[in-house]
Amino acid sequence: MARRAGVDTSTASRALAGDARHRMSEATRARVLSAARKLGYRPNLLARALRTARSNSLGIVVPQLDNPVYAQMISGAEAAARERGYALLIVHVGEAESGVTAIERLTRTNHVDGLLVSSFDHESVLAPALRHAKVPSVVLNRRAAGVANCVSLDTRRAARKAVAHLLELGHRRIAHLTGRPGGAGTRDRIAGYRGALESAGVGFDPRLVAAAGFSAEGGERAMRAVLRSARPRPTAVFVATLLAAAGALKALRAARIAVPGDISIVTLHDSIIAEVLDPPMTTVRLPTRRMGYEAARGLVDLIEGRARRVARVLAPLELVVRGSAAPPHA
Amino acid sequence: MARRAGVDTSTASRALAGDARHRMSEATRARVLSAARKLGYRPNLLARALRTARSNSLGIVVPQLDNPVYAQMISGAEAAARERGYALLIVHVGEAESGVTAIERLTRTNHVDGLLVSSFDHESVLAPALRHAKVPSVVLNRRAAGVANCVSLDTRRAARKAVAHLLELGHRRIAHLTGRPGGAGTRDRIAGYRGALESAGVGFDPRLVAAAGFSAEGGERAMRAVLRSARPRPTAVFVATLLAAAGALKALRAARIAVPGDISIVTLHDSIIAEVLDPPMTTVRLPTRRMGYEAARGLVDLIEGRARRVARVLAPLELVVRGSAAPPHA
DNA sequence: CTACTTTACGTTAACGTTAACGTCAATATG
DNA sequence: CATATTGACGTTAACGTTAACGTAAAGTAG
Repeated sequence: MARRAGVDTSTASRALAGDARHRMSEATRARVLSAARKLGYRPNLLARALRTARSNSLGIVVPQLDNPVYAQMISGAEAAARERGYALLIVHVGEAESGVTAIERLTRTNHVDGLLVSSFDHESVLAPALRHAKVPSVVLNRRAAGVANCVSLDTRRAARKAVAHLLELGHRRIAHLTGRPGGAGTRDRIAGYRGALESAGVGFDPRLVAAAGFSAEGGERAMRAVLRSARPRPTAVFVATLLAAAGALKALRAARIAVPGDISIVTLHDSIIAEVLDPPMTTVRLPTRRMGYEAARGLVDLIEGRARRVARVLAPLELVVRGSAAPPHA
Repeated sequence: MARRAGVDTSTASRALAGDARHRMSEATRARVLSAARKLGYRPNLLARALRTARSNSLGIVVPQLDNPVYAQMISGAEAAARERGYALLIVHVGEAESGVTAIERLTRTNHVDGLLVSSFDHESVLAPALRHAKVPSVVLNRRAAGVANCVSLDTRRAARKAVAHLLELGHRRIAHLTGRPGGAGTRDRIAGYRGALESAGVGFDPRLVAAAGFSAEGGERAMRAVLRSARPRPTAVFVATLLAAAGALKALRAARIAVPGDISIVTLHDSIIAEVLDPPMTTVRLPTRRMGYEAARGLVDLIEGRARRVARVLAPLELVVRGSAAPPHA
């Protein structure tokens, strides 16, 4: 016990707490602090956690690590957690583990003080698991029934912005390659797409919408399907994600359709990949990193009782104009 | 204390340890185990950690999260850690924090049992920090003086393989855009490049080598520099990383040089990005995820005394032939 | 059948921290 | 001046776990 060296016993705890609830003389406090500094004292977080039943750690559950979207989320969450003095335990649930067992493990065994969840598991199984955990949780970008706390991106407005850009360029026949059928994001994207079309007086044609998933292969397949079945051929496509857009690009190139000459593309979720594509991709940049940051910040607020609820939809969406969208042929 | 319900006191600890060093009757062991199962007993890792001075957690220090290389490494390390019953604490050191303070924090405050380190910090500062930490550590892909335990990729052989592919296609004048000048990876890449050239009887021309860093911009700049100064113009380029190769591609496109028609490109580090480029990039795939996996596994072996040293160079390098390299013009 | 060994498990203490309580002296109140 | 009040800090116990020690019962040897 490093403290004894300089001064007395566990009065040190009070001094180091710094809290105003403990009244004590400035003199002893100063003595303790200087001794602590001199001895290089570091509190043992394990012991503190055991005593206070608070581990000062957060758990984050993500379905993938090597997808830039999740990497950015984690990066933001890690920054916020560190700023507030929390460690971040990352669990990556793939085939090996379900989000539910990950939540169990984090709370029961690792004693995290709060959970950030962005698993693909279905809401109906996730929501009860989160309620059953006795720690607060914030869900990332999955607004859903039974989920109290959530930080999301305004996918609907992002979709609207992307499609509005195509409309402003003069496109009228705009296809949409969306994500997983039935997903919450898919609903939002379609709503934004449809809203933008309708407020420009363009009718909604369900044959121009295809599910692409989030992979390049999915985008390629969906693009081929649209080319095959949509008559007349669209002059522009709004694609759900960058990877899928890259796939769509491939399909168009294979069909000898020039981008943006014959068909324009706009997509969501900016990343370095957008810049290295040919042509560089016009995208709507979403504040993914900030979503992670705000979610972790909100979670800490919940844990420390500064907030009762976290429900934010992050707005600043920026259209990044590169080379994949241009006015349609005259 | 859940155990009392079914049986006696801390004999349970012995039963649950399962260790053969504790001799006890099968009957009581079975009774304890079944009671534990019935009550859903989960050991409190914090209390155990405090008592045993072992936290069953590893720390990993990485310079970036949104680079696919690090994401893959972390993904592998997480898998190995989980298999062995360890949690993984990820610290991402950017501008805000140096790797040294991260190491300090992980060991002194979070009491991790071992460290995985892949920071950009200079070896001369990192090695003493690791020695000073009293827990074992494994360095990822930074073989360096003073570093005892390391798992790396065989960058030299990978470079050799990439260049050999170009030589086999018939190229003789091959440029090399490498990483940070002075880096260990840079040395290995140049050695492999030079080795391949020399065993094909092609002379090494330092004017064909340029430092590109690891970014797309760096690759673009380096490619332009080579095009400007190398006479006669090379017919192929070997680039250190995928992002830099994408940049080089951009520079070539801007100069109206066809790939692979006029200049071929081969690079290292496969990822989804390679597939979505135009043309899709021929790369040498490195076992990055496995590097993370093996490093974490080796670290646990060090911690648990099953190994005294971890020093592996991972070999399985696979040439992934896509469309960016072809025979030179006749 | 006594004396020593082994087996099986209960008891105790400790890991480092902090909440709760206790004590003593200084100050305030009548 | 006696008593009540407060401020400052020491003492104690507890968080849940396990290593070390203790002890009773069963087994073994002479």
